[in-house]
Amino acid sequence: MDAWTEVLLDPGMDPRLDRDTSNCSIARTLEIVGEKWTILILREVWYGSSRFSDFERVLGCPRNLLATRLRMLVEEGILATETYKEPGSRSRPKYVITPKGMDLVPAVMGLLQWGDRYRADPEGPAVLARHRECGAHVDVQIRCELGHPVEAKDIESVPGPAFRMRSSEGA
Amino acid sequence: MDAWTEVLLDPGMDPRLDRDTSNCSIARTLEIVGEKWTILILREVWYGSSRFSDFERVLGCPRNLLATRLRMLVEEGILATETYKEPGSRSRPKYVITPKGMDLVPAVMGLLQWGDRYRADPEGPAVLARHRECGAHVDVQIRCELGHPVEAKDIESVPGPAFRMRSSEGA
DNA sequence: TGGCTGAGTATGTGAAAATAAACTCAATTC
DNA sequence: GAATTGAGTTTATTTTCACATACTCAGCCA
Repeated sequence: MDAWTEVLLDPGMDPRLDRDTSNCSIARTLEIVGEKWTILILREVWYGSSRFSDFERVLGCPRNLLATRLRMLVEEGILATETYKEPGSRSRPKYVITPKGMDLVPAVMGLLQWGDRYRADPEGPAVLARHRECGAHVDVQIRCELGHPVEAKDIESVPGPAFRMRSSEGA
Repeated sequence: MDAWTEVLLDPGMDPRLDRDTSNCSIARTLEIVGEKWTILILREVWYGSSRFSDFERVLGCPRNLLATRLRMLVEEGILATETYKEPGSRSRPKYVITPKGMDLVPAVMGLLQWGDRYRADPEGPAVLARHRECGAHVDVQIRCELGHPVEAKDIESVPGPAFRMRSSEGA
């Protein structure tokens, strides 16, 4: 039986289409990182940049947007501010990634990997990711709890504890 | 030695900041899937929807935007059109995911997983992903070629074959 | 022949986001 | 005390987005 069918209370209604999508985790993540520049800022943090002027220079993004995005990422706990002091200058803020920000790496690596496969220059990718310890190439994979590789087509999406139907009496 | 330093030809220049980011695979992927609604449409395809009216109903997205996004996804080879025929009605188009579209699943699951961890309702996620064969929960992981799990902090990003500096004579 | 349905297209308007460029501000050096 | 620098803020313009509604179009059915 199709997994969605398990929650089908009204036989005339398709639970896929009448479910409440307001608590979708994908949509909620996109609310935070789905705006223009946000993921590219994280890319640069991930590659080692931390200063306002660094982001501006490498991204070529408008200053006010950059300021807005950085403030939001700090508010969300994805980045944190610290200070740095260049000799002969006053202390200034810099941005570092938090563990919560690090947890976005699989999603960003997924985008990177797809782009490497389908949109790279003929000579290959601009940047390679490798394991710091052994130097081997790293990629993102889908696995089940038992550790076995899972192909995308073998994933089954089933209603979770917060599954709700839309505007009906629900579960 | 820091990997970026390996390509540092001009000692006064930081290769991270003066590199050409126009061939970044992350940015190129976002050019395609970074617009509003696009990833949510893919989510619905992934969950089993295929018809124009299904997307419209469950997403609540304006028809003209939906039509534009679907056309673009088909042009990019992420979706393909087929036809279906309801008894007593004429043939109509439907949208199915291609292998190229399936390869976006790791990226989307990365977003899902982050949202499940940091933005879920108190009772948990709305949707769970499990391995069709064994029923075990699936998630995305970063691994090196040797199959070992890799933590985000242990990933090193190094210049790849298409690495270029910006407006300088480059490698 | 006329109505119904699903899948769009066309149009117009208001809101939001992106961009560009000028301006501020505080410490630090000259 | 004037100039400099990094890190922003402010303001104005342009572009895109969102939303609602109306319209089209092709076949099926009565």
